[in-house]
Amino acid sequence: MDTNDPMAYDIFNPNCPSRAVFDRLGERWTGLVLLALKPGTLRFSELRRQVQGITQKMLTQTLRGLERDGMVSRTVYPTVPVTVEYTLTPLGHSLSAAVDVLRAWAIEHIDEIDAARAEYEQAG
Amino acid sequence: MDTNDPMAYDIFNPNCPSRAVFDRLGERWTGLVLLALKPGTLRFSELRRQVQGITQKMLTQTLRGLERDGMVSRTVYPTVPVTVEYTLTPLGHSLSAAVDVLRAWAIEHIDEIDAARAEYEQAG
DNA sequence: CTGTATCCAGTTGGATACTG
DNA sequence: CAGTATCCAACTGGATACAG
Repeated sequence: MDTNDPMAYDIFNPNCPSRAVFDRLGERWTGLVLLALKPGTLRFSELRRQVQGITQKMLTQTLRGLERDGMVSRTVYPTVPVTVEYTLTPLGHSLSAAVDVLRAWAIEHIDEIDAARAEYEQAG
Repeated sequence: MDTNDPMAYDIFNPNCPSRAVFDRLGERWTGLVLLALKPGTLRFSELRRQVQGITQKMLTQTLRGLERDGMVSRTVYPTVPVTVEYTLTPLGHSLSAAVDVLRAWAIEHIDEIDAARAEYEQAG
């Protein structure tokens, strides 16, 4: 692939780096954690309360992935007990804006989707 | 929830309908199939060739889900052997535009993510 | 060509217990 | 509080065989 040409990136190719990024977004909790951190810094327990339904294990795992990809920064304060804060990096903010487009879309089109499902059941 | 107020929709609530839409997008192949159909109608075998790495089973399953949600319409031509075409509905086109924002983001920020990963490994 | 059906390995993710 | 470690059930998804 000619990596000097942005158009050469092919999201449909499993070996293309852009596909890897796309796959990461497809992980179950990634989008929701990004949206939760969009308004500002949160502690681990606050995140867990915000993203309803996520388990401790999955929250930790998702945060590690986002940290690794440079989306989230993690700060530990040596209080007793320990305090840990998570914040979006500029890169993370940029991505969360794109994810927010999807959230807005979802909310705006709920009714149409519900109608389509009802009709599908009817016909099926 | 007050369904007359769009602001009442809470993507973080597992029982909110907007969350269901968001979850659907998180399924592995949904985004890629939407992007593949964005430029225009494709047959089953063409789709399969385009979305590299998808199996027949997963393509069928993903298309059924999109059809059920009113994103994709399916047309069967009684040729021998049979021909089946898939096209985005207006609703599907609208969603694929939002997904395309993510594709563009992914391609634009690959380098930054790679750099972050390298640094993370270094520190880790 | 466009599916459906079945089997099965691998992964995901929840529950629980424990630690600094 | 913020994790880590372990076990295990459930689901995902690939391979294969078969059908209209």
